[in-house]
Amino acid sequence: MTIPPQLTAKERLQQFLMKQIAAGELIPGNSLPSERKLASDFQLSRNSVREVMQSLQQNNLVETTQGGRSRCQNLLQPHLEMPKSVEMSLALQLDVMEMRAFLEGEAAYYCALRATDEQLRLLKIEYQAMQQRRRGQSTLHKAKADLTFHMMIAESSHHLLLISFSQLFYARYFNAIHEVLSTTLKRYGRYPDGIGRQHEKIHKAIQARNAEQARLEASEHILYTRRLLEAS
Amino acid sequence: MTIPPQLTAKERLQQFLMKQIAAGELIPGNSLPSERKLASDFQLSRNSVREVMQSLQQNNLVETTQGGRSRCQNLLQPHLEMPKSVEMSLALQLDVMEMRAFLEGEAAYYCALRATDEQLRLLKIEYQAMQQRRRGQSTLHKAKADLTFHMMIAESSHHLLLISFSQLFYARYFNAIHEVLSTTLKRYGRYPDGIGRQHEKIHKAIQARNAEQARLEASEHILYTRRLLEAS
DNA sequence: ATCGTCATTTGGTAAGACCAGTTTAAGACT
DNA sequence: AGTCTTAAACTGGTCTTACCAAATGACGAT
Repeated sequence: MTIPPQLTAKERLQQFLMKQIAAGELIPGNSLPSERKLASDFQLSRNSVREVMQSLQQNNLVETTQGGRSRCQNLLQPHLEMPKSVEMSLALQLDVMEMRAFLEGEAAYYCALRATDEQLRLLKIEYQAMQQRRRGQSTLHKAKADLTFHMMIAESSHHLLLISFSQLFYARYFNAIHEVLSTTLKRYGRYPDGIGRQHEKIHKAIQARNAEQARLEASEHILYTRRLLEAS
Repeated sequence: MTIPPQLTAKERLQQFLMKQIAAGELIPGNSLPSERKLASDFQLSRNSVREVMQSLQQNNLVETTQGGRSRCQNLLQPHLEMPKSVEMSLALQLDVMEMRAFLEGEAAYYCALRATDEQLRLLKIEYQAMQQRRRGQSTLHKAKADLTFHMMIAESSHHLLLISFSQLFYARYFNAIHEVLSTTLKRYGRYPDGIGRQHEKIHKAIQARNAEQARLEASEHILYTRRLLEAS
């Protein structure tokens, strides 16, 4: 029986960081621990840590700038370009919402399944703050807060591809989502009551770690908004 | 008119090494200047040099081992696998020789065109030493000396792909070449006179920097040997 | 020509220092 | 409460010196 050779500290650091990335623990756009901290944690010199970081950079996993913090890259970014020139027809807006139903359903499912206790705690705080802030906010602010909440769920899902795709998807279609909200507000004169309650249901299912329920509520939430839009 | 930004010393080192490789100045298998020497030459710290070297390693241009010297890699090595299992028939041996005629013709051409004075000087020394050594040598030694001479020509051609391909080609087909020589010696009882003179003609054309003539002589040399083999 | 030994050279890593760029915290102001 | 300015702190980039482990080369003996 062959015994795998002992890894050097550099190899262990490389493996650790790559595993963190693969496990969705390091969110694209977020910073990594500093070189000095990793050096201390792994009993390495900063130069050795830098060599590992450079390797990750060259594999497009990480980007660094002098003085700024090293950041995790979105792995899909170089390979997936959302279509730009297509006009935002109603049909396309409905398509976007169907995609959201899928994305946010899955995000809620995995968030309920995998989020750490700390992540759930932060999610609760964000949800409560969002409730407080809802009064008196513009449409744009409401759309942004909504998106922040859903991105936070995605980022707590520990699902690398889900997180990566969601980031690109929302970066591209945020305007479409904002338009949908504006259209809905214009038609009903106010935020439809159902939506507030739906957010609450999603949040409750996640906090209760009920994965199937969270998926259902999140998906239903978007599909409900889709029906409102279709009826316009 | 846009002025290209000033390169950092690290970028200059990287560019310098990559240009050396591309220009066939760094022969696959040969060592690179040491880290300490490059650091001194480019006014960089060894750590900065190491970062550049690591980048080249990761791009499969260079390989290093502790204590050993950094070496240039054969760029074709990972992409080109000579067929292994095919039996060395006479037909294949003739094919190998036709390939040699092309390779060594081109190598002689570019060597005559591009070899530095120093390279020509070393080539003359090797040729003269080869003449001296020819007496009393075994077939294997003669085949090796012949190969060394032709590889030296290739390595002085400053043609990266020619050098790379020649290395892989000869590593693979050395036995076939050796067999050809054995067969020829067996048939004629001795090295055919023409071959010695042909080497001389090749060498003279190269030293005279007559590229077209060098190509002709080198190609003819192999085709002549091919005819001898075919007549077996 | 080959082998063993030893000195030298080489790559690998560590520790500390300094520089340049970015980020954050604190205080003032509105 | 929000914004702006400034200074401190933190970060990445590079350097210097030192030491360790592995490979290479020179030299002498056989």
